[in-house]
Amino acid sequence: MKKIPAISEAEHQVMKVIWKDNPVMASEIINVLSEKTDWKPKTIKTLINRLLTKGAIGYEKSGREYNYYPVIEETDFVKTESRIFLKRVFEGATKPMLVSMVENEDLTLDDLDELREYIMEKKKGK
Amino acid sequence: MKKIPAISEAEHQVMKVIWKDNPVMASEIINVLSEKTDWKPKTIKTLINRLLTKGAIGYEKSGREYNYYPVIEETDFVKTESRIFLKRVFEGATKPMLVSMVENEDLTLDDLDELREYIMEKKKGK
DNA sequence: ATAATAAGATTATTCATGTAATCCAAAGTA
DNA sequence: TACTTTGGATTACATGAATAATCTTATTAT
Repeated sequence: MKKIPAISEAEHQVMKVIWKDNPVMASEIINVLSEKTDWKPKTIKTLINRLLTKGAIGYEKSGREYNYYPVIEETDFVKTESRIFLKRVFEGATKPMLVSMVENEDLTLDDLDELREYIMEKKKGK
Repeated sequence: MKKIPAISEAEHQVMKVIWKDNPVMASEIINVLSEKTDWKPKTIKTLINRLLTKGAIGYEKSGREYNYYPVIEETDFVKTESRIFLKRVFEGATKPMLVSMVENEDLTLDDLDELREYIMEKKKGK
C-alpha cells in the first residue's frame, strides 16, 4: 500500500470528489463542492494544489485544463485513518473499539444479524 | 453529556494521564509523560494550561502546587471521537465501518467469538 | 538573610490548515 | 485587434497546535 500522506479535512472533501469522478477537471470539482460547502472556487483550487504537492493526486493535461486523478486509493486512506483512530482512542485494541461502537451507535436488528453472519464467515477462514 | 471541546493529540496524552491518576499534580504528569515522549517539562505545562483554558480539566490548590482533575469524562470523549471518525471516514455508516474493521484488523478466533456473543446479547435487547 | 530552585503564568516560534486574493497567460468575444 | 474571462500558479493572512523559553514569585537550602 502506497504511503498515505497527511490529508486535512478540507482536502479530504476534495479527495472524495476525485475518487468518485475519476478523472475530473477542476471546474467539475468546484461545481460539486460548491453545492456542499460555501467555499470559494479559489479555496478549492488551493486544496487541489496542496493535494498535488503532497502527491495524493496527479493530473493529465486536456487542452488547457487538467484532468485530476487520485494517486492514493480510497481503501488505503480508510485503512490508514482507521488505524490512526484505533491507536489514538483505543490504544490499538480492536475488540474494545468494536464493542464500544456496537454499544454506542445505533444498529438495527438486521444490522446486528448481518454483522453476526459476517463474523461467522470470518471465523471459518481462521 | 458535557460538551467536549476540541482536544489536540498532544493534549489527549495529558488527558489520559489525568483520567488515570485523578487527581494528579503537574510534576506527576511530567514524570509519566517524560517516559513516553521526549517532551520537555515546559511543553507539558503548556498542554496542561491549554486544557485548563478549554475547560477540559480543573484544579484544586494543594500547598503551592495544583491538583488537576478531569472535567470531561473519558467515555464521553471516546464517544465523541468515535462519532467524528465515523462521520468523517464512513459518512456515519456504522455497519460498513464495523465490517471494514473486522476485515482489516487482526482479531483472534477468540475475539471473533466473544464479539459474536456480544452481538447475540445485544440482539436480545432489541 | 540571601541564593538557588521550582511552580505556575506569560510570551515566542514554527508549521499546518482554512480561507482566500492577486498575478499571469491563453482563449474566446466584441 | 483589444478586452474580458478563466485556468492555473503564486502569495497572503489568521488561527490552532507543537514545542518551548522566559518571567515572576514563593519556597527551600546554606
